[in-house]
Amino acid sequence: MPPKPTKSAEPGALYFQLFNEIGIIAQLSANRFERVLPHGMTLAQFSLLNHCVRLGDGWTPARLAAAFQVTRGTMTSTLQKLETKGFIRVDPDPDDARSKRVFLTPAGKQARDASLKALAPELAQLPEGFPPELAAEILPALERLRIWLDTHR
Amino acid sequence: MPPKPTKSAEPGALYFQLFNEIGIIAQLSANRFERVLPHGMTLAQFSLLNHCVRLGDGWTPARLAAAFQVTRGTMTSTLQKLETKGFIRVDPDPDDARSKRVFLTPAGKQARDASLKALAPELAQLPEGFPPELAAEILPALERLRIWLDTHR
DNA sequence: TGACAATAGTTCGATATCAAATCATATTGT
DNA sequence: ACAATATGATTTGATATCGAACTATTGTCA
Repeated sequence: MPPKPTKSAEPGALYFQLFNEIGIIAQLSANRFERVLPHGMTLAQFSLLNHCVRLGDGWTPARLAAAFQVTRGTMTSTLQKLETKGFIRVDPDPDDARSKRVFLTPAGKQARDASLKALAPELAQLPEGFPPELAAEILPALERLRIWLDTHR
Repeated sequence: MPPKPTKSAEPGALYFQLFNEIGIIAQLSANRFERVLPHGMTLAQFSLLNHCVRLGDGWTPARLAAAFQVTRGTMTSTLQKLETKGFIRVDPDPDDARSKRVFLTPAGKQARDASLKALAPELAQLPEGFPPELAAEILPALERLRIWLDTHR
């Protein structure tokens, strides 16, 4: 008789479960963070400020959209919100008249620091339930999955 | 001199990275799936049908909202969409006049099966880039994180 | 060089989600 | 028994995101 196929009863059930957990965590965490972020910032807005502090600014909107995997339209909106709040400055790109460059303002740096302070209590109680070692352990796998989803679209 | 604290330079950077990856994966995967789902179903709608097939139906909206970690308002909306499409039936709860009970219709079961079929090609190419063993390996950690976030709100 | 394709950014309409308020029914405590 | 509180579902208003269409600029290649 043919060998019994392993777990073919529910094809993809494992992956469904994976994406389901990931989706729920994304929603819960975003919500949690946005409840305490100052200046009514969304997680996307803070993430952008944080990105510019950690990796330097001067990025184009298109690069930022790619980095965060959102549409360019969404990035336009996010940047406009941040510019209105005075946290970034958007200059024309000297080398490409189609493009722009995004720079942090001093107020933007301050807002990022204030966000970190506001998020600290949330993060502080996290290690009890979810130790950093565990986070570090699964992070490479998540990166791998993200990159694969990104490239194979 | 005091012992040098380990990696205190960027507090929470690890967790930020974790939630960032998770957020991006959630968005990419939801998008991907919704592009191929039949009947214009969202991932939330399919997930609900799938949940009822795998764990049985007769749940109350409140239980479903808790299971998927969305607000009851959101669940009301999702259920109305599915009911309009004829995929579920929502009956009054005989034991509690405030509550309701959600049941799959035959059309709902068919829609769920059709969804699985439509998603199969997507899932089929996934194991190349992200083997199921890896998914199984990180799933417990994700569950733990989700449960912690759920209980400590 | 000149047409065609690719890329950057924006705008528009649709929609899924959230928070908060509301109404109806259950449960609890005194 | 009844008032106070909790719970279930819905509605409303706000908003972040998506996809698609559009304009302007750059790149390509014949």
